[in-house]
Amino acid sequence: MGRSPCCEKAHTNKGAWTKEEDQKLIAYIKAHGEGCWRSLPSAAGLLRCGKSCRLRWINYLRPDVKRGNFTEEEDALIIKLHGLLGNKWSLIAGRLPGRTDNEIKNYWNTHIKRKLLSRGIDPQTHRPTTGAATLTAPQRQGVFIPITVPRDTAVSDSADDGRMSSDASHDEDRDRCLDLDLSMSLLPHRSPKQSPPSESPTTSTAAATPSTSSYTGGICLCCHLGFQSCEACSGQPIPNPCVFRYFRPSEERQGIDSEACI
DNA sequence: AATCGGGACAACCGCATAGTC
DNA sequence: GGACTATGCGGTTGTCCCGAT
Repeated sequence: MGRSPCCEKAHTNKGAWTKEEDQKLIAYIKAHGEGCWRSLPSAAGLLRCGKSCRLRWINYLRPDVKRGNFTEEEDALIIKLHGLLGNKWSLIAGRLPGRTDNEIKNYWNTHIKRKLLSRGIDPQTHRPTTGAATLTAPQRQGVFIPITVPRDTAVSDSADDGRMSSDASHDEDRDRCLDLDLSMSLLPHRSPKQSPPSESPTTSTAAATPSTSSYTGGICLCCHLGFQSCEACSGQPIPNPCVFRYFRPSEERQGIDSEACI
């Protein structure tokens, strides 16, 4: 099991990053780009492990990281995506340009959890804690999102990795979703030809460009959620409106050409 | 003014997985 | 095919800040 050797190195700093360390990291990545985190610390003159550098860059130093409060739209999107994906923070972050998984995770744990609880919604199951009869108007309008996953196409494949599928509570989640009628697929949303030049690591990550071979149409999840300028479909309605498409950005990076239904 | 408690957030840790040899 | 390495992800912890007492 791959415990990074770099993390076992003695003489590595821990704790908060100093301005000097930040500057070194920024300067190095500006000059050499991202990648090879293992060798980066020594090359950049940092007494940190590669993991630590990567985290610092991704969560804090990257120029396209959006700082500041979450908007109501972001709030709603996070809640909806969490209802669909569970604690898949990186996937959720992929739909919120400029936001990092760590940031969203923290925001969820500190703000949204409480917000949902105060509305009588269980943040893990997205179900009313005291039964459906107590559903409030906001819940009916979208905070509480029922999801249907057909048994044969359920979350399992891509969106649900081994860890999740081995989780008993998740099986329960899946079961509770079966009375709903929302099928979503992890599909390419833009053919490679249409893919815009990537202006930044984050945006290029968010705009996945996997193969389109199996793409048959549907509605982009972002559009369904109310985003007008979705990269996935450029706001264009997609034929076959009974299907909602969710595009997982990480597929591009990993070269996965799969279509998975959520 | 001091201190206590809770919230917010940055960072770390352990594990999973993909890639390489 | 197996061992090893690098990277990514999610959970957890540590620390700082701010408001209440």
